[in-house]
Amino acid sequence: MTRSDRRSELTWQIWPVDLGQALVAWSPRGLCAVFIGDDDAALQAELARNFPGHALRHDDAAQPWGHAVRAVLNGQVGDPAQVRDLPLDVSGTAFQQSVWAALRDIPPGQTVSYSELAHRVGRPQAVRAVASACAANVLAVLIPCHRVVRRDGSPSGYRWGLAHKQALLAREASR
DNA sequence: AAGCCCATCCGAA
DNA sequence: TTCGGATGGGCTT
Repeated sequence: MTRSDRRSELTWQIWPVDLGQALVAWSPRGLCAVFIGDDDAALQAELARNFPGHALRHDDAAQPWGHAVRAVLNGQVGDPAQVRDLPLDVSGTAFQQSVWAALRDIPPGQTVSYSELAHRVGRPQAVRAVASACAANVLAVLIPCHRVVRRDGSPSGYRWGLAHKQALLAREASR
């Protein structure tokens, strides 16, 4: 994992959400990770695996963005602009950042192919690289990589399980 | 510096 | 329907 890291301390909470359990982690600068799953211990392990060398602290205190993030995870936010106001702190290459930024412009209920996304980022040839960047996303739902599917419509893959991806798409399609 | 992996896509058979 | 080639970025060695 590439990092221009200052090994800052990360704080985390686990919430029950519609899809199961969500682990949310943040630094002083903003949200660093949103993982979804079923098993709390597994989520904690995933966090440790993704942020080696960081001190990790559990803290259940309410956060200023808590309500908004919960609403996004539960599919109650339809406007990408609202999600855009959340403080994020994700590290990645310039290419990854540009892909993630483009993802955040896709509204719920819409899907996009990997090649279309490549065009939007100005690298029409870099289709597979775009897929890699999607796969490297650590902010589930907040950065909506689940809205990217193959050109023929098949769902492709999802870091947190294809079932979750399809559940998210089904939820957003009906509105 | 080189090789390997990959959540792609398209055309040919 | 399967198959293989082109393809770019990221990670490991």
